[in-house]
Amino acid sequence: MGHSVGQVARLAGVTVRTLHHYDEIGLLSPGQRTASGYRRYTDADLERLQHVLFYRELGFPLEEIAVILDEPGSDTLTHLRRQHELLSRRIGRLREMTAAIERAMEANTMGISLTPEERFELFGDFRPEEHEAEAGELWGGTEAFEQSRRRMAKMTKDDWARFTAEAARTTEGFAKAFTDGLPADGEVAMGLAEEHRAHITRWCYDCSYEIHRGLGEMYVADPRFAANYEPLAPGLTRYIRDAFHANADRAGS
Amino acid sequence: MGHSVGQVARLAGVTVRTLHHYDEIGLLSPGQRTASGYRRYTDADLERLQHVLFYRELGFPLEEIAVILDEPGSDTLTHLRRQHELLSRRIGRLREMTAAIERAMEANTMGISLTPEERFELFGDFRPEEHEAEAGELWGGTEAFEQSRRRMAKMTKDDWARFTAEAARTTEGFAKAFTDGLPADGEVAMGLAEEHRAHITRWCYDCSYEIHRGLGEMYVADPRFAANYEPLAPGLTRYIRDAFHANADRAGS
DNA sequence: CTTGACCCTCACGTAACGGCAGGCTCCACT
DNA sequence: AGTGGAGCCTGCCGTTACGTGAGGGTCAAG
Repeated sequence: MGHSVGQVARLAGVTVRTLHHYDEIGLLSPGQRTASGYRRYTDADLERLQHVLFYRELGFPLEEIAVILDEPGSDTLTHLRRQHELLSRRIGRLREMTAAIERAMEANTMGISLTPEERFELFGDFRPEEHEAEAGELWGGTEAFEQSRRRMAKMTKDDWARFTAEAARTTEGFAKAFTDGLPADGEVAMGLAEEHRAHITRWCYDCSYEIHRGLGEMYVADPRFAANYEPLAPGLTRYIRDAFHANADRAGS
Repeated sequence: MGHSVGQVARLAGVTVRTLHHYDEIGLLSPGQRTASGYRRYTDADLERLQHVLFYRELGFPLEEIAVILDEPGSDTLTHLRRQHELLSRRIGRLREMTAAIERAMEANTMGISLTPEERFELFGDFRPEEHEAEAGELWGGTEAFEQSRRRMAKMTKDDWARFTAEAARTTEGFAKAFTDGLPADGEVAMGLAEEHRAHITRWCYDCSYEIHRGLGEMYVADPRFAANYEPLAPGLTRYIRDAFHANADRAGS
């Protein structure tokens, strides 16, 4: 019982040498050794290794990892929570970088050259910032986002009018279905959801079922959206969201 | 003309030694030297440095960076695009790690211990894209979300009318500021942003600056929102988002 | 004409391993 | 019982991307 270096290395996707190194510096010493001196890693060792690799991935120096893993009164859950926190912060950082890249691209295509300060805005300060779950950020900077921006930039006033008119019709359809007591996962509601998805795809960007789910969540999360629906019928917003989900489920996505 | 090592170092948030190093290995040699041997970095040097730091951040070894930056026929835009792509991939990876952490937390609180294989699933192989699976779930179940739902459920038709009227006034304010050519990070725009944030907080839920940023991104990301603003003035949506960000920056958040 | 901030070039130190040498151990097969 | 190959051990030197002075010029301000 217990795992050999080679097994652990394969499992964790690191080299044997790395495990030797962690043993040398006392970061992760196997719980046991065989009579002939072979390393034997216990399950507890594996858990520790998991945490080590996580913190390492996030750029912590090994010495510091040793400290935080050995600090008394810290259990598994503490670390998982901290790692979760660190991850979202890091994602935030990368998203800022994405935004910076987009600005740079824009400046580039417009032939403007950035000032030195603008150029490095994103690198200099890594703010010790509180993060908060950001809603629409999920797909900010994705392909769909770009597509949408490009297409919308080209739309005329007339286009907008037709676009909103079409949207209004779908909304009214939802309102009617809802007040009529039709289920959100029924034929009618799902049909309207699909219509809406097509609407977005036609006018804005390629709206996958997954993205469509996201939109549904956004509609209930943000009151500005709800303001379009709730006055028609209280609860309509959530009804629409549920319809989007049902429709996505039906499509097997 | 040209910048000294110290200036460049401060700008880019690296040490002088790092710049010396990049010079030594030929990754980034300053365009000129003064008579006394001082390094002088040109604007082109700065742009190169920008790319160097980006690729470095993403884990590329310096030697490789030198190769891809020197490869013939690659201009700025090529690199920006590639960086953008790399960033989104990296974000995807981190999101998978987040999901893994969440699974681990669940297992932990339920007293289940993971098998060795499960433990390292996320590290070893980076899977062919199958993420985004839980798109909307990010907001679902958060505090703000629940709060919003509870409050909105209690709103009467009159409440909605007042709510939308208030929102409309803010929107018109933005439209005017925008067409007047006022900057998004100016007093007026930021004031309107703050007004909007207060509006949300009063009617819906406790809207932190971070959440407010998120809303701004949502406005540009979703055409249904844009439909409210773009017809008033093309580009207004992004203007509003920028104002939200500026306002959040001002609040030090 | 001095002083403090800034710059230069060696040159050695460090972190986190990679890689190899030289030698034991294990077990499956003949 | 013997043997071959996979796996393990402990050194030990190499590498990357800098950190950290040492020892000494440079430059604008007072």
